[in-house]
Amino acid sequence: MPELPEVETVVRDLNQSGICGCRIKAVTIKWPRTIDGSTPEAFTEAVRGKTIKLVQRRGKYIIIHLCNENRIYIHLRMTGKLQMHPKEFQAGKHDHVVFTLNSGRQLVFNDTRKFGRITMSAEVPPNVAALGPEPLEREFTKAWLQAALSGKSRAIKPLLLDQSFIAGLGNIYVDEALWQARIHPERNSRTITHAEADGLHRAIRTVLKRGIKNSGTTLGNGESNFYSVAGHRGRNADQLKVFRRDGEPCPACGTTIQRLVVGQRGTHICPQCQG
DNA sequence: AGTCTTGTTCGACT
DNA sequence: CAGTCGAACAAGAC
Repeated sequence: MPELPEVETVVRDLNQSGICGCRIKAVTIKWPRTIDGSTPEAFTEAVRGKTIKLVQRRGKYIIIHLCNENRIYIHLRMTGKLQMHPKEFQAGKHDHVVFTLNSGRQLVFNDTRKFGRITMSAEVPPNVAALGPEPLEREFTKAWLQAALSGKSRAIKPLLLDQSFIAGLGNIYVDEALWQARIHPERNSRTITHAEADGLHRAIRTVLKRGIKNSGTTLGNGESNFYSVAGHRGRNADQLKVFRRDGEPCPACGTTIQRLVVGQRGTHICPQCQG
C-alpha cells in the first residue's frame, strides 16, 4: 500500500535512475481506464516526444514534469507500481501503460487491481490542489497541528487519513503514529491536548522518516505488494509496532495488540498504551 | 463467498 | 450552509 514513504521511495529511485533528460519516444496504453482526465489519444499526443525535466512527490502523487509545461500525475492507490526495464520487454498481464524512453528503457505502470490513475495536465488537478500540508515540510508545525486538531471535531484516525487535512498518511503509518503518540484512534480531535498534539506531531514525522529510510513497507510476498522501481522490497515491515500485529505483545508494555474497525478501516492498537 | 485494500463521491444527518 | 460520517464504488487476489 503505497503511502508517503513508498511514493517518496519511488520518486527517489526514478530520479536516481537518470530519468531526467530522457525523451518519451512512445506510449502504449493497454488499459485505457488508467488514464484519467483526457482520452488515451490526447494523453499520448501530449506526452510523446517530450523530455522529462523533473520528478517530484506531493502527498501520494508522483508528478513527472515535462518540457512542454504538462505534468503527469500518477496515483498508485493500492497496488500500482512503476518499474524501469532496461530494454524492450514482453508486457505482462497487469502492465497497463508503457513509456518507451529514447535510451531504449521502458517505464511501466503495473497495477494488479487497476485502481491507480494517471492524469496529464498543465494545471494542478483539483484533488492535488486540495491536499493538506506535507508532514515532512516546515509548514507542518506543532502549532499548526494543535490548532488544526481543535478546529475539527472528528475521530482522530479518519481525520489523519483525510488527504485534505494532511497529505500522505495511509492506514499503516496512521496506526503506527497513533501508537507512538499513545492516542486511541477514536479519540475526538477536539479533546486532544496540546501536549498530545506535540507527541503526535513528533510521531508522524518519526514513522514517516523511518519508512523512507527503510525504502518503504513491503508486507508480504504477493506481487500486489509494494516494490520500488528496480523491483526492490521495502525493509520497513520489521519496524512496524502494531500494524497487522494483532495477537502479538505490544513492544512497549507487553499487552496483546488488538484489531478493531474505525471508519471502516482495519485498525491496530495496544489497549493499554492507547486506552 | 466474503474480506481486504485507497481515496473520491454522494447522500443523510445534525 | 457547513461539518461530519457512512455507504458505495472500482477490481482482483486470496
